[in-house]
Amino acid sequence: MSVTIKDVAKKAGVSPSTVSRVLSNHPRISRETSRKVKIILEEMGYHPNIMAQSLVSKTTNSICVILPKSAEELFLNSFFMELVRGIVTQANRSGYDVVLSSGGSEQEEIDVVSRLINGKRVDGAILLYSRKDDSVVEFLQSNHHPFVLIGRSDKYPNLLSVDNDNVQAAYDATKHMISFGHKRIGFVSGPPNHVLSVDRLKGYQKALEESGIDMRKDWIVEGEFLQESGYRAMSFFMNLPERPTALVVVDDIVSFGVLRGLHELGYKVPDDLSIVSFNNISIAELSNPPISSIDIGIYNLGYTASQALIQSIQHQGEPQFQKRHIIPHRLVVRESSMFSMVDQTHQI
Amino acid sequence: MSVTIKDVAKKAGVSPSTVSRVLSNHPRISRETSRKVKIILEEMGYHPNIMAQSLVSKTTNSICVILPKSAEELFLNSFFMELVRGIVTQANRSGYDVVLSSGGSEQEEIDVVSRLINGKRVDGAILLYSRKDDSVVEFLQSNHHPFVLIGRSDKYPNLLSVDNDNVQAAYDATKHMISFGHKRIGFVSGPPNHVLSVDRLKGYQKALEESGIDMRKDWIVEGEFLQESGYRAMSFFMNLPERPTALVVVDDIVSFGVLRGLHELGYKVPDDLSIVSFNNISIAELSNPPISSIDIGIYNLGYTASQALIQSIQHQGEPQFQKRHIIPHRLVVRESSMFSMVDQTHQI
DNA sequence: CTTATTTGTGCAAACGTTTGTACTGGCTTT
DNA sequence: AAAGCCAGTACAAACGTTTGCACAAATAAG
Repeated sequence: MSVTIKDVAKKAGVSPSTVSRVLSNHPRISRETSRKVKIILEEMGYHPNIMAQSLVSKTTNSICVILPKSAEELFLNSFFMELVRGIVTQANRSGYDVVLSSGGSEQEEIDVVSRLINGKRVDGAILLYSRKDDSVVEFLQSNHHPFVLIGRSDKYPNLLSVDNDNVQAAYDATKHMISFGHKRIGFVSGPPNHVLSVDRLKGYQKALEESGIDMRKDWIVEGEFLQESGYRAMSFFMNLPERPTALVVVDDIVSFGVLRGLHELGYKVPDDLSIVSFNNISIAELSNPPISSIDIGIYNLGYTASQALIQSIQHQGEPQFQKRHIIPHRLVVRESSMFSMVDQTHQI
Repeated sequence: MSVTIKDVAKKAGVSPSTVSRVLSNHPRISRETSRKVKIILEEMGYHPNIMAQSLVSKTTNSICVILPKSAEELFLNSFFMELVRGIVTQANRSGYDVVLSSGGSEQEEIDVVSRLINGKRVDGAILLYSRKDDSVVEFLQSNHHPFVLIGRSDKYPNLLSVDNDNVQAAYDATKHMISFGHKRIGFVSGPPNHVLSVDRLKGYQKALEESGIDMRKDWIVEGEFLQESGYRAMSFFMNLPERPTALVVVDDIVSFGVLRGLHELGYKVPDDLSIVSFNNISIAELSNPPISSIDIGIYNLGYTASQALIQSIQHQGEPQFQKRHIIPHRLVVRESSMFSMVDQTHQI
């Protein structure tokens, strides 16, 4: 069917090995032969059979990413896509392909990773680490397979991983509010079993302390990474006898819920309540008003994860370089936390 | 390093071929041998080397998807993710892996597809077809490689493809408006070189005609699939001496722009202007107010595309089954097109 | 002018499978 | 009891590469 190295060799009147060496620019091939073979290569439209190459080289030049399927993560759609874009771009740039797989149950995830890695279809894996416990991590680790975590794990602190400094990020977000004169600042958190929620809460607390504002436990509410959680948090806060003037919200989607609720009740943002949240996914900009958000560099997370993984694949056994990569974040200020002229007069 | 079929054979005291046949449940293997070998297989933790299998079977059990990178498509983030989810889920269900690649330029796209397909790393490809001309299609077609289009192409009408009935969808959306009593209905379109824009415009016209409303050319504006386009369209319409009371908008993102503009100018939706759009991506629900939208079954598009492609791979040469697959759509009515009680009184 | 070295190429094994063919022994059939 | 058959297994070739080694010719060194 398709043209092999042997076909080329025959037509060029050389041996297959010579053709192979021409392809890899082996130094011991004469200028003349190289030129001749290359012409025929082109002429016949030769393409190396990647499978055959992999078989002998014992390396596949590809990595896999597991799509989390659990409902919980689904909302992260645009988040995940951005991540994948970063991963794929960097991987391709390094000559790697990316295999995407969808795990269902955790066991299924192990099966699929095991099939891909043990079956030598991929050289390593990238894991979205949100759960606190993860048997997939357990599996990969105990079999010494190269992999990288996007996120952080308290349980396995020494894994190769890429993450943000979420404590600092929340600190910055909170400081931002304080710098605008807010003293009554609430916090809408995510599920308490996510390292992410915990870290961001810490940063919030730190900023308050540092500014001599004492934290009020009743101004911290927990929820899911869902719009409804935001909605509920909003009504909780707005029904308090004493309300905060600003909210630090753990995720853009949750902010959406807050915003929607405020709108329904006729409150104005940022006049009645200022808001800042995290992730800066595309809807943060699109919302009404646009949400101030900490951009955590999602694309960059993916890009760096891929880079770290591939590096670790290519230098297996060697003393590891950097284990933990921290992606910088930055606050993107939009209307939801800005006082306009009009608002200022209102305040007075 | 890892355990091969030969290792198992040796330990079991049989030949490699026997082990292979045990694995494939060959009928001529005795119950006894099968049992014995299977135990050793398990014991040694055998995993077939997928590359080696591919080499001999000349089939890879994987397909590829090309990530469009052009800025134009970027906004579709959550759209694309949903598609990919459908593709991956179905593919995995059929025992196929999905390789994701990112094209940059069109030429780069061809290079990457060529490397993957000619290099026998994948058996076929799924293409997001938005452009009117596409050299990637040209390439795949002339080399008789299996592939499927998500979208429609006038230029190549006989390709395997998965699409919506966009004319009907727009017809339904427009009829929806008409059924609410609207007679002055504008249309915000996308780029005119997208089949999608054209089709939806057609459906809009058809619905108007059928209801005896004559279409006003000046109530049709073209734009990009971007928020700004919506914003501009909105100011155009609101500055007209005679304004429409409803808008059919080609895409949810564009609707977002419209909504934002209306909000800024102090107009109310749906009171001052009713809105319905297309795709029903997650933000349609999250927006303020939530947008009525035609759900085009994005996940289903991906799922079906994968299914069609794999079927065509597995039955190459045979008379093709269905060439064109149409995914059903449905209107999801939300606030942006509903008159509330309050609004009704306002109208009077 | 030998001998050592370099340069260029081919041979064959190896990677881990699958599969067509051939062989063996036991069983049926007449 | 000889012939035929079938179940069960092994052998070896093949898939398309890469690569260590051997070898020949050309060149350099002594």
